[in-house]
Amino acid sequence: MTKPHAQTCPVATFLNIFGDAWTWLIVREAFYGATRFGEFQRNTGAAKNLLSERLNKLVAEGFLERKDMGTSGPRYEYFLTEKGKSLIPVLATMVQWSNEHIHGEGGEPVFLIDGKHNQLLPKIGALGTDGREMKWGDILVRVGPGSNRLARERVEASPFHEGKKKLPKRVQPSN
Amino acid sequence: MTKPHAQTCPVATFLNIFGDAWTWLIVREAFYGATRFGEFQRNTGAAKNLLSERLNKLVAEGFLERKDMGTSGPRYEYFLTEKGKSLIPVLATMVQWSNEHIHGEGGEPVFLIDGKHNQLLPKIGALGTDGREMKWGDILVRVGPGSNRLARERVEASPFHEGKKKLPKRVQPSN
DNA sequence: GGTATTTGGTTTTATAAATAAACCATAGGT
DNA sequence: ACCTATGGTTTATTTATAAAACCAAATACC
Repeated sequence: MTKPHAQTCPVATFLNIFGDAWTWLIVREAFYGATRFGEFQRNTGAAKNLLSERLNKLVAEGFLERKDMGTSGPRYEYFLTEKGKSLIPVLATMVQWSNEHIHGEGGEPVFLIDGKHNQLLPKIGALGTDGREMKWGDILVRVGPGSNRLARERVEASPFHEGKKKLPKRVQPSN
Repeated sequence: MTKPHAQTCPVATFLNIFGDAWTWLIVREAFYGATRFGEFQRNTGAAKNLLSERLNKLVAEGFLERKDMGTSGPRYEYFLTEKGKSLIPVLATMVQWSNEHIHGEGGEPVFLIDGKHNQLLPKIGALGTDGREMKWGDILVRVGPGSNRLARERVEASPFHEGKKKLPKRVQPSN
């Protein structure tokens, strides 16, 4: 993707920052505790120029903070900011999805753990206002205040717009 | 990223499929109810060859199903499979994160709605076994059965490995 | 005190991917 | 019979990515 998407959709704006695999590997490393250039490089396998550029981008956007550690030892270290830490739910959901749907039970490379209770982290999911898990079709979309005309039309045309009570025939799921 | 990551980490394997912005825009469209080639093209803005390739990939990997709709009207339609629908938590988490951290309150382009109760979908988050929200530092990692030697060493070296009770000085968060 | 090594990059070059445009085949309409 | 819409594929051009070489500062080694 050459230039960022001009769409106002939250998915598109998200992808303008995080629609890139290297960026996520760097974020993963930061969550694993990496702070130094060399650590990121070894553990992600990214080329140095690419890593340099991505780190700078993450710093510029406020996800990482670069600290000069002075004259002795390593010169710079990169730390997650609060904004960076806010990515935890996204990253954790990815990991759980991957464990379940790519690796499968018994093949998980790594588990996420509730550190306080030393147990597997419960599955992250979309819960309704009644606390029950939402399935496909239960989640609808509503136009928000940041929408422009084009986006509003698109959302309103969706069979999952909250105005629509049931799906039109043509997009009825097949199974 | 030229070739897929050989790493066994669930983040890396996830990114081998979904570390690409176009793929997500297509998935978004599928969730919005798009089924036809032209719809995907108009709504994502992707070039036709790129769209064709990505759709084929999503079909090949079992996220979409391509149906021949017969001789009259549109010839093919693409539907989400169960595996495709399983992406809902990942996509929904992205949308909520984007709304909160990119667009901000009052700037949300679109909201996700609990359709049964016609209310905003509660925030998706990592809850501990006690039902309380996990923060950064509460979530640890444990080596799983699908790990190889390299991956195990990496995970065990992490300050967030469950064996470590507290973080070493050097990676102590700065604030 | 000179040489090598580590860290953290930047620059250059080669390769891969994305975009745009042209082309094509089928079906349906006029 | 011709025109249009759909759903693509192929080709050429532009752009981004990746690998490798290079560079500079600070230690560390001898």
